[in-house]
Amino acid sequence: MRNKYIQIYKDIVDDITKATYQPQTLLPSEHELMDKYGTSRETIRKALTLLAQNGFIQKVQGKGSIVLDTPRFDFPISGLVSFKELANQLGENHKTIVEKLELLPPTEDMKGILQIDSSEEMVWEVQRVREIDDEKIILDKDYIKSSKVEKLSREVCASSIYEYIEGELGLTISFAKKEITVEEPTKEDRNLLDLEGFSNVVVVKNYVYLEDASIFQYTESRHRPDKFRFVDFARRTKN
Amino acid sequence: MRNKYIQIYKDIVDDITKATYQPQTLLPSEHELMDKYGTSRETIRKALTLLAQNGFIQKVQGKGSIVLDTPRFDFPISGLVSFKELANQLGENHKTIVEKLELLPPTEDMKGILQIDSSEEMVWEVQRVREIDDEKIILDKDYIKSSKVEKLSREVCASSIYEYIEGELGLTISFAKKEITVEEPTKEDRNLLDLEGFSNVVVVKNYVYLEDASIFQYTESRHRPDKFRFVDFARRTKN
DNA sequence: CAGTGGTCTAGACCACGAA
DNA sequence: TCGTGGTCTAGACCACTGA
Repeated sequence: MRNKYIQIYKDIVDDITKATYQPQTLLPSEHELMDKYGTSRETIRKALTLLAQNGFIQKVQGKGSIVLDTPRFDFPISGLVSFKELANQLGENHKTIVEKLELLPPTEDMKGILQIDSSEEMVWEVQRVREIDDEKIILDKDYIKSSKVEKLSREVCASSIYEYIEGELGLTISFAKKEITVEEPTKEDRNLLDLEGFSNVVVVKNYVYLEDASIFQYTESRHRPDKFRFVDFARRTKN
Repeated sequence: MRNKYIQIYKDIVDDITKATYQPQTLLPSEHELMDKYGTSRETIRKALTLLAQNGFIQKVQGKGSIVLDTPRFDFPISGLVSFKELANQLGENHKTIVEKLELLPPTEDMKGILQIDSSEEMVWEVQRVREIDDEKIILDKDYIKSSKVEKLSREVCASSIYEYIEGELGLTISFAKKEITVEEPTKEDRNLLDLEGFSNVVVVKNYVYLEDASIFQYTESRHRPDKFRFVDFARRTKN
């Protein structure tokens, strides 16, 4: 069986979420887990390291691994979560309106951001408004390199660009750099969103990279402030 | 030498920041690094895993480890960074004003947040205003369990509570859960901060845990929106 | 095909916590 | 002291990339 440590990881995640292993108690020791899963200690340790990274346990030397009760659900925008997942999690009535879908030559700014050298490369510009409970809450402005994604349709934009890219095109998104600031709404924001009296929008800038470390997309997500929420779990790393 | 893999990690970080290893090029292979550092492959791999987690490299199977140029500096509030580090990074003229320092019985809310059972446990309430370039920008409201920190002085609060706790008291902070939202300013915010015309504050709620997975502090950081910036680096994890 | 990284093993020794 | 997790090793086999 390949990826034994991931199987073990999932198995223990199950046991934690089903409360077979209770919060604030100790997991079985690594030696006991070796016996239980019939594997070597390093493999058990890989599974435990994954659990710790994802906030399920806390390892304490000389003592054991403590099961955490930090509620790990409700991660609306953390990591690489897309709007589709977000909306599903919220379980609310949601809709996506594609305001713009064009293949254009990049501005100088965008050439810098997307690391475009060639004078021929074009950029997909997509603008989508996210509506939740009949209120236009989020404006997503995407810029995608045409060399990575040749075709793009309104249908794909309305459901999920990520599913298309990872499913149909077989590309793998690997990491992202995110920057959150608060700005005054632009005229565009006011036109496209139900901003009512709000005098700020929360801007999430997202630089998205593929497996080979090449940038492939820049997204600017502009949120009405009252509906914005960002959750983060940070573990102190060694030195 | 203990912690060989951390030494190797730091050494390679140096080589990357000094551009000995150039962005977008490949690191030496794991086998070559084994020879260079005279160690086993798993140890090299631990160092490389750390580099990947911290955004310095991207590992690609069958190919090698790509050096990233994602500028990893400018992380104002990411992770567990304290105000002192933030201010130092900004290199600006800054000051901390201790508005409040009291040992009080906890409210019911705070009992829940800090997981207090005993009817005797008290809570330190600290309020500090952060001034940068003569503008009062941030209001930090800390709540600390008296069972973890018995004494606390205005001097400690004015410099760095974390340095006191980790240095003097020998406690180790291990992880934190952070939640970012945008709210309307309270009267308190208006009184203590230079909010001028701003109609929002950015609220960062921080739940801070020690090594043994016990919660020890809750902090609410209230920022003037124009000075707020949060940077995050997210790597997609396996399943 | 050769070279790369990914997984796994069996065993060793060390550092730390609790009794 | 004993049981825990932390580090390290030498070697094996597999999966992927690119020529």
